[in-house]
Amino acid sequence: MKLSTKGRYGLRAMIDLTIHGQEQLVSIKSISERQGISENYLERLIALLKKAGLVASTRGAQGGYSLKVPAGDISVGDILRALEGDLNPVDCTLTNDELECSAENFCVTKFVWKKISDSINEVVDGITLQDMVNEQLSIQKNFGKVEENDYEQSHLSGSCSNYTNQKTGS
Amino acid sequence: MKLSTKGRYGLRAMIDLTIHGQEQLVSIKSISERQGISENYLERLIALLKKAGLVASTRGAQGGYSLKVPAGDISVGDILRALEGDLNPVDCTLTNDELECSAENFCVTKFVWKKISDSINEVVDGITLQDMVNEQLSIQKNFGKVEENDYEQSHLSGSCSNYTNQKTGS
DNA sequence: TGTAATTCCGAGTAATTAAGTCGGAATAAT
DNA sequence: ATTATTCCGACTTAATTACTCGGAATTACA
Repeated sequence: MKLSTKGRYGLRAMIDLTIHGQEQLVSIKSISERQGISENYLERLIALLKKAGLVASTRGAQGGYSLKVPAGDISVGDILRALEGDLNPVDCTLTNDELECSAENFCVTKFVWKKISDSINEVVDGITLQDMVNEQLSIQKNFGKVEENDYEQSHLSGSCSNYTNQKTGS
Repeated sequence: MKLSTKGRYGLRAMIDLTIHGQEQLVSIKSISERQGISENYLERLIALLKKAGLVASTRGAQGGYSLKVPAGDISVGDILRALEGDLNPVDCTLTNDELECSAENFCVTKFVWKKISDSINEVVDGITLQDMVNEQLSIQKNFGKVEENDYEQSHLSGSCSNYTNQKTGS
């Protein structure tokens, strides 16, 4: 019951792309450097995001990526589903897994899986990429903007907990 | 972002154990036969449930398992967590993953992961094993009780959809 | 026109996790 | 004793995840 690196990296990449793509195209290389994700792998993730219609690309020198849709119109759910596939805890289409649907426990667990996926989707569809970016920028402001490409200096270990309970509405 | 077979099989096993364990101990063999899960594998799952204090065991001939706690006091969350570990979509303890917590996107995705796990836990902790059993029994009643150990006859393919939207409260 | 910077794409590999098996010891009822 | 059962550790196999690699296509810019 874990999200893979696709979802985690990909969401970060999208936030990065939004922040740095206001005026220019953003190259995979630059995201890779800022986020510490391998170029090759990132390339694959962005391909998925492109296929889902969330980002646009321009090839060639000075090329790169941009959002295809305003950040306010992209939900975290759109991003995660593009990368991870559906967010259902079980693949249960009500027609496939014959045995699990036997009379002895006829479908009864499916109600649970359905409720779980509904609640997950509700959460992730209630947060837009723009929300994430706003939150990000406000955090950066509170701590003072730091040099890019400098993880060591900028990492404030443990301070996350200051924020954990602060923001409950997006 | 999928539950493993542990969670799926294990929840079914617990429902089975509750239904068939009212008066006698229930052996792995009998659950295995009713549920179509390999004995060996089931054994491992039940070991996890036992370790979590949800079931009790008696060894030897005529031995077997029983609930250690009333079904109304066991939540689906208790069962799933015993089998799957925590239900958080990412392992993020706010202190481990240094790079993902870099200043460039300081913790901001963590809010999302937290919301997701909160909502999952809320769902699964809001349903008790007894709820599942009641639902199960009422479905069986609607269709007429079927012979045990008889998947072929009893399987009503596709009929799940009749119920999907019916039950919204547990 | 050539060169460098980029996306694009298919194939491949390595590492990890999930899923399940096996053999036999311990225990208890009959 | 015998049989039915849980218990336990080691093992195997299958599937998925997490990448890597090589090179083709495209475009800006000198």
